[in-house]
Amino acid sequence: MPKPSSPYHHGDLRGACLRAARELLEEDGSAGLSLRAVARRAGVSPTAPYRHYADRDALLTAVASEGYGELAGFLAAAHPAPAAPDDLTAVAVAYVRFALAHPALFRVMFAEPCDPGDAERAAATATFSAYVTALVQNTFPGATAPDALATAVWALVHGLAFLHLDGELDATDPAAVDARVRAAVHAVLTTRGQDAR
Amino acid sequence: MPKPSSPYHHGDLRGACLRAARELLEEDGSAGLSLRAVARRAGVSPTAPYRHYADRDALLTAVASEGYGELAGFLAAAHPAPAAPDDLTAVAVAYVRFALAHPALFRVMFAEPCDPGDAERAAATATFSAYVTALVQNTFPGATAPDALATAVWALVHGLAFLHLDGELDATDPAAVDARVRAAVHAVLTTRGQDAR
DNA sequence: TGTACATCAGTGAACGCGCGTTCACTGATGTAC
DNA sequence: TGTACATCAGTGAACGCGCGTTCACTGATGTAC
Repeated sequence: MPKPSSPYHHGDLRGACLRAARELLEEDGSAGLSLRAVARRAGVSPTAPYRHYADRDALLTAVASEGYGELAGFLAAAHPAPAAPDDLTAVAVAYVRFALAHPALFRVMFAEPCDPGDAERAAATATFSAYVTALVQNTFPGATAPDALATAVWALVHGLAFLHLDGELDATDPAAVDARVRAAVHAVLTTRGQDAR
Repeated sequence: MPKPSSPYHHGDLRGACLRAARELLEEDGSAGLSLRAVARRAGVSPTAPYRHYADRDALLTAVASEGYGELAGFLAAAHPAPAAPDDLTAVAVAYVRFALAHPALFRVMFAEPCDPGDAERAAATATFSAYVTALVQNTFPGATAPDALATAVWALVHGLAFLHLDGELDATDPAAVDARVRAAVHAVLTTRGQDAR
């Protein structure tokens, strides 16, 4: 049990920076997320974070990775073992809810700035992508093109999330958002285009 | 015919700012888009743009509105009178191509910063939204829930655009991107969920 | 148990930067008579 | 056609800001003997 307000040697500055970053994100959006602000919030000198993060991008990447984990957990909680199209709808609703509950985090997770080559981020997105593919395979075992369908499902919910986040679709009423997501997923799965061809 | 390098009284500084902003966007991404940079590029003092734009946000909004118009034109050019599911696929491909051709513009168009209440932007997005709805109604005249389907289609292509833009889907090969978009749209329109219920 | 020392985490002053915006101004334009 | 004047577009100096990052440093910790 460390003293609550010990000076010097913070104890877990790495974690504290992460937490501070998350708080700033919730309060000020991604714009307010500077290394200096994080240090300030963690009660530490502006340069202390450099002991734990190479630079600003490194912090952002860590935040994004954490976000991926949380999103995966949140979706899993929405339906532990999705096996039917309706289960998939529940997961879709959860995806959009997560985005609207943590808008700035979501932007950090899916925004260009973090360099695409980063290993940590690449691993996190790969895991996530695999989750979506498995999800679609379980809910549509007989699909002709499972990979394409997985991509489409991800894109669909991702698009719904961002259209709400960016104000193209009205996000003021959470219940209405849920309904819209359900309706969109349902519409897409029951509309038949011309076959084969 | 105005002199090419007339000093003072630019002639069309408003338009020049817009053009400069677009160039900066293509070159440096949205990060490089400052009022000062725009003024610099337009060959004018840092404060001259204030004659034509109330502030930075006003410029951004103008750029975004222009973008909406161009996107609409680009989609219309992809298929002037879409009337079948396959035509819709062509438009979907065009949407993603536009995003990848003008990544920073696309982000400005669909990013939070511009205040959601702005009339010009609201009008532009409403027009666009109506276009998508009409598009879906023409390609799926018998759809049960045309509005929901329109939302879903927009979300699908929007999601595909951003997943490519943000590196979640590999965008290095344009032909592969086109194919992926086509496959995703096709997969979604030929997969049947459980009906009614 | 006690001391010497290497290691490590955090400090604080300083750098140079570009930004948005304000202000009082001045040069060019066009209109009224 | 010529002059007086109002209007407008652009200037340039200045403000205060917060940022990322560097550097040489110092205080705390833990290990070896």
